[in-house]
Amino acid sequence: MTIQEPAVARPAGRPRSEKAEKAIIEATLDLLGEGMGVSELSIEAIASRAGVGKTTIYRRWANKEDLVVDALATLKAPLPELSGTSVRDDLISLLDAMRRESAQPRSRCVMNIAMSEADRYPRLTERFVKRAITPRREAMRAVIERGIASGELNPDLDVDMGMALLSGTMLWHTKWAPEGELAPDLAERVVDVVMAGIAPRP
Amino acid sequence: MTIQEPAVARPAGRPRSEKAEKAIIEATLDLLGEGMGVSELSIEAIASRAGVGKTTIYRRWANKEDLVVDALATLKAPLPELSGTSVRDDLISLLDAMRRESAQPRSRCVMNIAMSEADRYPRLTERFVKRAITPRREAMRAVIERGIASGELNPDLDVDMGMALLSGTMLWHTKWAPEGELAPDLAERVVDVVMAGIAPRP
DNA sequence: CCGATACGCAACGGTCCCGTTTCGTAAATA
DNA sequence: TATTTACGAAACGGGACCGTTGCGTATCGG
Repeated sequence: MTIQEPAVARPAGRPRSEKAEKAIIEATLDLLGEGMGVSELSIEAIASRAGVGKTTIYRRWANKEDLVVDALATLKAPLPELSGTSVRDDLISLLDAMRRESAQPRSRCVMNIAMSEADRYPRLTERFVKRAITPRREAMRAVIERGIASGELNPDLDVDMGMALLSGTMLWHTKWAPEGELAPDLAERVVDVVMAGIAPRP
Repeated sequence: MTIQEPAVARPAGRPRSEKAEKAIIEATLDLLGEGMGVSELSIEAIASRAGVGKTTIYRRWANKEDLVVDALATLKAPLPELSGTSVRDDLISLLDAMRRESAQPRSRCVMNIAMSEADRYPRLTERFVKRAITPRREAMRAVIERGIASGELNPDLDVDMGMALLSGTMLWHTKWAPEGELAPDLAERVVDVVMAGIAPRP
């Protein structure tokens, strides 16, 4: 008996290039980030951009959708750390993370895909939602529920409605903002007006 | 001098078929409504669906974008009549119109196009915004300003922020609602919670 | 060194769509 | 009737990608 091989015995032959794999995924994200829709994305364009043969792509992914799913999965989703001092501060942190992400072309286009190509690519959307949307949704839900329990929020508030108010308002700004960046204090202003409401405070 | 011809003298030859024109536009809207993006929309598919030769399309429109622009322009935008009794009622009317439109596949897909293909088709988006978005935006703006003036809304309210709150919350619901229809009283609930805010009322 | 596998590259046949042209027919005016 | 234009259908040459294959080279284990 000799020294153990690594847990998984490497098959004979030249190993696959990790560099090529990364280049392919980077090229995919680049093209998507430049505003290309999934349906317009071509394997040949990805291969060309990545400096790679088509063979190298087809050897790893069976179809375009699988590739895009893997590419989107590499977009890390580091949720902002929440201070936990006040519900208002935590909500501002969550919304400000949305604002910062909306400035990155890659995140922007991914959001577009998730929102408008959901019908055509259900698997893709499902995986993206599970990875990127759900954690944020649950984080916000936890903060709101904490606020209700602590008396910082209205005890009669419907949690889903509260999430729609906060997230929807931010989404609206990212979509229809006049071309430029969003105001740095946007998250704070949104949270304050959502909490106070638009009716006059007596 | 003889009897006057119709104001515009009809040129000799067979006149263009209005029926074909309508069929082409209907086919275009159908295909878009079935979830097809503008870039995937092909003239051949439109011609086939409309039961028309490609020639008949190219004779009328120079390119796909012109056709889509004309097709979208036929989607009427009848703003809801506002009772004017209270700002709350008028806001509910406006938001409920959004809810009803979001149930129509054609309107849904048009919204998708406007939101996610805006970069690729600026002319199309510009015209669509001018025709469909701006009138609604201005109607809501007028209601909010009236509310501020009458004391029904907070005098310190930023009008654009108020519009983002109301429209964004509705948009969020239409996008992420669990597959089915939206609750019939959604508009009313949204307006009430936006007005009251989510903080506890003392 | 040898066999095995991956690599980039180029070429393949096939499909879809492009925008144009041709053809025989239909519908209007003069 | 003669002329003019529009119509649907079909075919064209051309381009973009598809997914596959063959080629010569590179890189691994044995």
